[in-house]
Amino acid sequence: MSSFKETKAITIGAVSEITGLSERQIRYYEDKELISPSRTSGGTRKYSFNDIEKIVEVSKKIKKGIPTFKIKQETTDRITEKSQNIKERMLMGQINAAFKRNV
Amino acid sequence: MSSFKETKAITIGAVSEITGLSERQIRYYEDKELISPSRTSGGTRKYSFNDIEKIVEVSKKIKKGIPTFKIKQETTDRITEKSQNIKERMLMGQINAAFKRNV
DNA sequence: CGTGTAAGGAATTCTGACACG
DNA sequence: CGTGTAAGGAATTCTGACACG
Repeated sequence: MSSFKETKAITIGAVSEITGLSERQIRYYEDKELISPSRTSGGTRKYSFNDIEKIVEVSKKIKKGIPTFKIKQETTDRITEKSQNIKERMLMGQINAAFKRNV
Repeated sequence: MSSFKETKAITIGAVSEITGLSERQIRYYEDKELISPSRTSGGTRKYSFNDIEKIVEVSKKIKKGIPTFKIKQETTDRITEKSQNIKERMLMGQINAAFKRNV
């Protein structure tokens, strides 16, 4: 989970080189809240390899004509699904516990 | 082999933050040829996560009192061992091939 | 030998804005 | 809407050197 893939240490210049996207595009995605790099104390953006993967996916979707708010929505939906799963699992846990108590 | 771990994209500032070592130390290791980051066209050093791991190991050895030339030697030896293994494997391959031919 | 530091310069990044469509 | 660009400033990094031990 928290391996190097999640470590935010890459500057926008390197991300631009790796992805082939312009720095403008990468900053724009952040503006639209599709990615959230961390910052150094000086304000320089730092990205993780996970961020880079997200950026590539986002750019593909944009190329397909999907507007940024839709892309953001998809990500949010995905998170909501996860939360839902967690809720469900917690509920199941409670049910199981209650069941065992009554056996 | 060539995953993100090998991707040289991290600036010295981030490496310093991650490892807790000073930029001076990190540059010194390069001077002693213990690591070899790539460079941007402008000359800025770019490290990979593998480089970072190496840097940490190197600093530990230095802390133990091992001189840099010894550390470099160890790395070179390791590479030599690998080459040796490859040579051996190639030799075995030839032997096996020759054996099959004669069966 | 390994590392700190001040020095001056160059490369990198930042923001807000204007432009196009 | 998504992206290019020129603008001015600030943060980051670079090298070579002096210092200590």
